[in-house]
Amino acid sequence: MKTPTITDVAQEAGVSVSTVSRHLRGDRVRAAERINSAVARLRYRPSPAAQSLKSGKTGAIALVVPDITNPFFAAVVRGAESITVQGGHTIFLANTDESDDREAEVVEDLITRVDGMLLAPASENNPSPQRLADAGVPTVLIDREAPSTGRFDTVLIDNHGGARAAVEHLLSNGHERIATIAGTVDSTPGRFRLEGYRDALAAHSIELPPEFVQPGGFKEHGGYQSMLRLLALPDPPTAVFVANNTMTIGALRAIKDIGVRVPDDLSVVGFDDHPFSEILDPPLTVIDRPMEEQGALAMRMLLSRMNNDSSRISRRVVLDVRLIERASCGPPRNTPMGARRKAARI
Amino acid sequence: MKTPTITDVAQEAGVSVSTVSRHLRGDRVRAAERINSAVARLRYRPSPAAQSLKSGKTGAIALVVPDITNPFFAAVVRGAESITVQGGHTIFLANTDESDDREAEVVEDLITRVDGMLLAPASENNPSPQRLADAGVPTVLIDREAPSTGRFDTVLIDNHGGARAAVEHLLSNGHERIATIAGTVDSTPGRFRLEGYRDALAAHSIELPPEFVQPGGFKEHGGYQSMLRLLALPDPPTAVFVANNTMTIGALRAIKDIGVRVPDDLSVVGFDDHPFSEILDPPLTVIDRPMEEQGALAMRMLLSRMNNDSSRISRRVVLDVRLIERASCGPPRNTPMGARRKAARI
DNA sequence: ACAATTTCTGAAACCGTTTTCAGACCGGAT
DNA sequence: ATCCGGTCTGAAAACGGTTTCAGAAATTGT
Repeated sequence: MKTPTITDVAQEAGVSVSTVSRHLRGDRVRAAERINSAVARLRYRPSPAAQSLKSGKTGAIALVVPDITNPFFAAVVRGAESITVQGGHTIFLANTDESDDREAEVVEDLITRVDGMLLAPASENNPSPQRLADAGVPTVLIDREAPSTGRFDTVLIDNHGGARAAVEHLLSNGHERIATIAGTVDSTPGRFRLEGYRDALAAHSIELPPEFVQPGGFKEHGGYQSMLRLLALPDPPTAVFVANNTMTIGALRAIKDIGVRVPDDLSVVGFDDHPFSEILDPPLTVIDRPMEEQGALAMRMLLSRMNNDSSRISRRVVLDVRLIERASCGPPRNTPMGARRKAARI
Repeated sequence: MKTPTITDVAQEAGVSVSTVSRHLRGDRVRAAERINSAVARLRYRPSPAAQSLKSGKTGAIALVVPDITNPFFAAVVRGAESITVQGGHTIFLANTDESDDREAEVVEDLITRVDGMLLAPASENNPSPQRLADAGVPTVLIDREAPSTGRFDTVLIDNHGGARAAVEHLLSNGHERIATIAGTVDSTPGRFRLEGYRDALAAHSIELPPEFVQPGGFKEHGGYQSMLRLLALPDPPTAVFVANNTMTIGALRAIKDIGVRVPDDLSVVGFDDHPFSEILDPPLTVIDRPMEEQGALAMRMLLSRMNNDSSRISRRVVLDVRLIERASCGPPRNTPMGARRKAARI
């Protein structure tokens, strides 16, 4: 019932605690056999509390994400966790609910309990990374940067390129009236995906009314409302690029409610793939990225940063994305501009 | 740079460490003001390691799930986490990949680091719960029982009733040739959902060939293969009950590949709702359950178990499920039995 | 102003490890 | 038999808090 301590083991094996400790750390020791059997008999496990008090290391790593319910972050957690298995670290997980305040609390609590942290900040002007740097906690940022507070190790994806590829794909299908449902602009993915969208259009000298950029806040409800507004426009778009997975669900729900047909009436490209994307009708064309790999890589970087003393210069790695072409995009139709283009082609 | 200790604070405030400690724990103390400002100036945070070494409490709770990537478990984590926020506990998260061996390792590691554990065991004949009981760690089981090892606090859902409701719904649509894609039978949900399916059919004196129960192992790939096999049967079912969310994705993919139409050629009911279910074509009829609530309730039970000394008798709570009727079910057609039933009705 | 209470305080012990240090033990060489 | 170098060992001192205990200071009553 009572947990055995190293003293119990020492007594049982007839040696001193120091000897037991040394044996457990790997030193050669005469009583090795007796100690082993004492450990087994008592089912002794060293107390992590005592160990970390002595060593200053906790053996734990924190993983702080905005929303574990988002499949992307779930995948990141999984990827990070798979790496940690070998390293002998355990993972603290915390949700911030996309709130800077909540994140500050959570980070403050975790800061004393871990040797390192993987953090996907709620927003870009967020004090947490700076706080971690001050406290000397090795940190790797995931998916979102902290430009306001110096440089950190960061694992990003090519948001700009992905958005651009999505829009190029729509352009190559003959669309010009391309709208976007954008995420929160004070987050890295939101900002760059919007820029990618704009740059792609600019490269083709296409100018569009400001209503063609709808704020969706990265939430399903925002995606729903935004799509409703787009479809209610007097001169609606023929194609939409939706900047993340949850907004896409909302957008598709709006499309279904209104009765618009995809891709006949409207072409759609989403960001982030999902097992469901393939079985939608029509299957959804998306920008895909290596999600688990993003988590795994971040964890590897953190581990190496925790070993090699932290003096190294910070690394910023950007993972490639790719377009998965399915059936949610086709040529424009039933709109003045689409018709005009079509006519021009004949 | 160096983390301040309570001694530093004492020095800074001109009192003894005991006084600082007492003040921090809430005692009335004369130097309260000076201590507060010293704490603020130094940004002092007590060391959790030292605290738990002294108190024997860790302030942490473990949450062990088979697959964080499954939306159900993600929701459970979120629900549990939301409760924990007030309680001042932090969460250790671990994935077992549905493996008993991995679970044993993980539990063994966590057992010394936490005050309590929320566990969704990989299988029913799994030694972990027993191990936790032996070690005196308060434990609440989620979604899966451990019948082999005495009784534990457990938060289940009405798997049997849910499966039965699904099948009854199909029966009431006129189906008789109802198949199921079942999960692993050595897990609680797998077992009870299969029983519910069987009991519903038995209640209507319907006997079906054994191939109508296909093992899908709770995995997407298993769902895909199972559906393929069902559709290849010489006399295929007119309706299928799929016993969990991931298998449903696989099953729908198979349906799409083959070109079968839902619900015209085949009716489908899934288990567990998902935002995507509503935007499928047709929208999917499912058995829904309160997922976050399941996690939150488990956490509440754990916390109360950790406070009230653990002598209380164990509780086993079963949450209700409900059928969400969408458009993936209709009357049978194009099959001998379906035709016969139809004829009989006229 | 003094004794009897009550409230606050600091020194010290303790939680379970790791690590330093001095000394015990071992085998081999003289 | 003695001495030497090298291994192995146990006692003790940390690590950073909390808690007990005895005594000092403050408060109260007369």
